[in-house]
Amino acid sequence: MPERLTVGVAARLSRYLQVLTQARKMGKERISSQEISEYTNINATQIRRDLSAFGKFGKRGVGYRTEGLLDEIRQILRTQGQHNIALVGAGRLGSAIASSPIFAEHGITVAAIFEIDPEKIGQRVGNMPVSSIDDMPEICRERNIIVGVIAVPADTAQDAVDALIAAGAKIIFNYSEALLDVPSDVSVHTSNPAVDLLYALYFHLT
Amino acid sequence: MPERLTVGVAARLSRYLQVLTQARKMGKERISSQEISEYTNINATQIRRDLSAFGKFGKRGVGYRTEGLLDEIRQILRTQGQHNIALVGAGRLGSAIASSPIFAEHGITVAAIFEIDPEKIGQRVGNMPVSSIDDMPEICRERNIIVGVIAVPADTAQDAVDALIAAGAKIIFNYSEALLDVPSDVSVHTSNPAVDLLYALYFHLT
DNA sequence: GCAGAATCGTGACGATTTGTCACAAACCAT
DNA sequence: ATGGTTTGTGACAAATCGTCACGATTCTGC
Repeated sequence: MPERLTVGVAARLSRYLQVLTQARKMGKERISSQEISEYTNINATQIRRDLSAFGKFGKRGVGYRTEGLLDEIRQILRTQGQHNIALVGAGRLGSAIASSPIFAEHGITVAAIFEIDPEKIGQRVGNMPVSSIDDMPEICRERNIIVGVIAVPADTAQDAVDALIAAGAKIIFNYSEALLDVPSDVSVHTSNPAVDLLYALYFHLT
Repeated sequence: MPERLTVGVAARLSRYLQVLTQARKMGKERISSQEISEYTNINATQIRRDLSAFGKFGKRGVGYRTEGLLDEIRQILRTQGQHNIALVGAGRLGSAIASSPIFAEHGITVAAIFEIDPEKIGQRVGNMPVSSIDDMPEICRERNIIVGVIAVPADTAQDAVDALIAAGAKIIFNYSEALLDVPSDVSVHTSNPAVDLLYALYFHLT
């Protein structure tokens, strides 16, 4: 059992987690390394090797119990607790994120929604009241938030990040098109569907 | 110059493309491998090596021209043309995607939006009329669409995928929580922000 | 014009990671 | 019991990546 996961292993375990979560929802009680391989395009032998490094989770001739394997991977990734995150931006994307059930099943709660636009402050988005950016430091500390999600246009993204960092955030998920400058102890994860698509297209074209 | 990019190289080139696009928008005319490294967490030497495998794009002592490098990478990834994609689902997430400017700057056009809900058919979302799923085969063939984006709830996702595939789609971007079954000549890219977040959290916790 | 700083391009090499084949052990269904 | 299935794991080759090093080139300041 490795002391600390390498980037590659952690990335693959996350993929397994994703597939297993979906599989459980579809009612699959058991799943084989071969099936996980088909959904993830990760070598089946590698999957078994990844998992067996932490214990013998499967049954020979049968496969893995979906539920059991989920718990094991959560334990390995140490993500069994509850995590509160803050969302900045109550527009279309922000609303979609706030009302998505996808976070809840992984123990993640959107615990605060912030906006700059005074018009939107006080409104409710997916059961959460929209707060002012000015209240961010207090709310984030109180709710123990270290993860911030940026769902604002590019021109206000840096302001949103600065506010989040001032309020104590250490992990930023950036759904804007802005390039964000942050201190070295803060990590930024930028998502760009268009680039992901170009990447996929490259491998499709023969 | 390699005949065909490996998965790793293509993935890194995509990251560079993403950062360069953002950098250009921020008005940066030049960028160094060191700067790209800071934004991507990819080794600066590796970045230079990746790029120099295709030509000498940089100027010693100066760095790379943002615009020029963008063009070169687009050429390497063969993504300079126009691509039409279809979107299924005109809910909050679908609307956010349809009206996002992020695709246009990479030559990607949301050329059709489909819905099952008859209420929404005929409405406009981000300048596009919402079409019925029944018209999918005709519209997709006519507009040469091979990429479909799923932005519907999990319970109708498989139906949406089946329709897209019947209409000729080969690449599916899945923003639902469903596990999708597709023929082997179709690739599925599932996005799960919650799992990405757990992955990021793992590396943050010491 | 020159010194110095910055940055690219590239060689070399070891460390790490991944892919692949193989096969025994365990499990299930009949 | 038998046969088919799937895990767990060893062994090893192949690919990838990180790192150090260093010359070549370009810009800046003086």
